[in-house]
Amino acid sequence: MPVAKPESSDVRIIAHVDMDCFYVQVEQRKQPQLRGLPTAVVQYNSWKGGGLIAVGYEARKFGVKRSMRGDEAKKVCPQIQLVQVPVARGKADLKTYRDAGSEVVSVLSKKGRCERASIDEVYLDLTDAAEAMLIETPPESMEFIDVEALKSHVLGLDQEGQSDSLECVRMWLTKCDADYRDKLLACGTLIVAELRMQVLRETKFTCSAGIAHNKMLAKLASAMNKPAQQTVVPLSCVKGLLDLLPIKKMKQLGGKLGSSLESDLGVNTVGDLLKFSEQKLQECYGINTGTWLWNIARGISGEEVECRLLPKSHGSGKSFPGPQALRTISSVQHWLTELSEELSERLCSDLDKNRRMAHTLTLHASAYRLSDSDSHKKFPSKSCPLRYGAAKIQEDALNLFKAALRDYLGSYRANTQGDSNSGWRITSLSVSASKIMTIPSGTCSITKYLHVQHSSCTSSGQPQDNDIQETALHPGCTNYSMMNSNEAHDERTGETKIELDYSHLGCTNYSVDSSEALDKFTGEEKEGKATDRCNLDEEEGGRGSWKEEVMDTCSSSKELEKDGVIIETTQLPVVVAESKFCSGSSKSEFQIIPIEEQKSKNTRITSSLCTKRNKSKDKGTASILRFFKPDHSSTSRNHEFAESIQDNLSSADGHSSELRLSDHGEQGGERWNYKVDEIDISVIEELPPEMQKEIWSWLRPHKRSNTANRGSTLAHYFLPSKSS
DNA sequence: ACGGCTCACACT
DNA sequence: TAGTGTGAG
Repeated sequence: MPVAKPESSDVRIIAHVDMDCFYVQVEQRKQPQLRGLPTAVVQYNSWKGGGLIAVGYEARKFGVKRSMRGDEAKKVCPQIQLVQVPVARGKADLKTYRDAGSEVVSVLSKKGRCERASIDEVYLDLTDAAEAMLIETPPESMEFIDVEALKSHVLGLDQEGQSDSLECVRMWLTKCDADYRDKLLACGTLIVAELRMQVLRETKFTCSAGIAHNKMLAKLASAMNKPAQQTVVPLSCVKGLLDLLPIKKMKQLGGKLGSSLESDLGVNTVGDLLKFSEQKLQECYGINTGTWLWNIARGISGEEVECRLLPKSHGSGKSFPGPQALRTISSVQHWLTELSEELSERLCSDLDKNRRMAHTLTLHASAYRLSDSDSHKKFPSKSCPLRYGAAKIQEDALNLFKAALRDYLGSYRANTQGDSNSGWRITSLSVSASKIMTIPSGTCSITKYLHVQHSSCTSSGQPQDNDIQETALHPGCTNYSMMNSNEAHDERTGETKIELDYSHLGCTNYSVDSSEALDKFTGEEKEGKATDRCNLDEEEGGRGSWKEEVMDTCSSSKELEKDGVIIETTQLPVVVAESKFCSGSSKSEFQIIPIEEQKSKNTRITSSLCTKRNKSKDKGTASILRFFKPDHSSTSRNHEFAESIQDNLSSADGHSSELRLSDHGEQGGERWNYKVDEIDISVIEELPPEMQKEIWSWLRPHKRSNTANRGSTLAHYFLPSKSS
């Protein structure tokens, strides 16, 4: 008889799945003749045989280790098969491994919440699945249990070395009077065994897994029996496991913190930590870390398995050791071009496949100086808004580099010309893209309200106008047009497809189903893929912080709140574009013009806007205003809010003639609303950096809550605005 | 002349 | 915030 679920049970079933020597498996799948042979993956073969980054289990028997050079590996294992990491653009290219990792994730994410922890590891929260199994088909009632589950290692079970180990495990899995938590764990064990077999069937990769009640223990367990095995941690043996575990084996304690525990507190095992009070640990390592240490000593880890299948950032980097160190701007430029191209390719792929865009570009480098005075000075990293397109990324990255170099050299004269320099050397370069957000549903975005007319920079010289007429997808959105978009109505299905053309970014197109978008708009939730739900979840909760940011930005924030209600719509400054998204020579000329007639009172000028405005006049400057229609549903509160924003936008200078463009049509003082969380970022992305910055200052990327158990230092993001 | 190349996250 | 540092694999 099934045991009733205890009330308010907070038992979770967590699995950590770890691919076995993943890169090697990927290469062995590609070249099956390598299977069974001692194999390792190396990158950059030229110097000492290249560096090993993955070693197969057959090779490990010979003492081959990661971090060996290829030549060393050959010494201890002459028959070793060394496979080189693919090289693209002069650098190691990990794409094949990333893609293989995604294959695995797509299998594992079908059951329960899934967090991609690295290229070859995931966490799964199988609580729901385990509970369901316990109710519907409890293990104790099973007549057949797969051998893969029976091969599990159950800590605390005296099975190792036993001839009837499988029977021991069967007994444990099917025990009728077991603790409820052990029963759930048994279900998790069966589920994970099945998942691992599924991974093997569908990807040909083996993996190992740990099944426990939290992430920390699951992670520990997955490493205990490799390869291609799984380990279970019943609650009853947690103490025994941790007591003698070397402190540095714990995740997060493998570095300086672990060393400090050893040397400063004499802690050698996790069990040793039990001797210290929480207060003592906090005194030594801070509130958060102290509490965290106190908890992990007891096997407590509240970390949630996040629903995240995709990485939060992309980066492309390369090191230039020793004599390879870069010594000229032009060589730096060359490598930044290579790195930017790879990054751009990955960003476009992310956009195509996942409808996500990154918003921050960061440049990292390391350097040293020949004139050693303070050569240990760190080369600063720099970031800026990210513009899509390899050429733009490269250009921005180079500018970031130059700025960083100036900082780095300080008063030192920075000779940036030619092949000479002031004695600096660059030993590594990397560009990375972060703040990646899912694009809000394609049809409900700022682009509906904008029409960006762009003339082609191709030989034809003909202006391209992808204007789209009147689709009236939802009330309040009577005029629909989208930048570089095409819409096709399928007469047979009645569906309307919106094609987003990102070709000017070097990306392939993708389309969105407008009916889906409409459903989202009207609040009807459809069953979507797990990833979609995740992304939607991520959008949630951002609203509060957005408000906060706007309030910080607005000078007259008082107007934001009335009757205790925060207004959630605002008004968009009109973006006027002169000409094209041509990736080549000239830059797009954009300007922002307040929608409403300029107000001269209470103006806070944004300089970049004013100066920009002077440049683009005359022919070709197409106001998008004529494509706007007023939103008659706007409330007076919206107007007030809008005014508060307008005040920040409006300039006091006398360019009223341009501003009158906003009077195009007969709207007069009409205003337009849009929902902040429906803005299509891609429009903003195309603006010049300073303008993007301006806009982002109103439309902050959503900040997410961090549920990690170390204490919520991020909590302040969710507190009321400091100004209030 | 090195472990290279990625990632995530806490802290300030 | 942007930037630094740590830790992981």
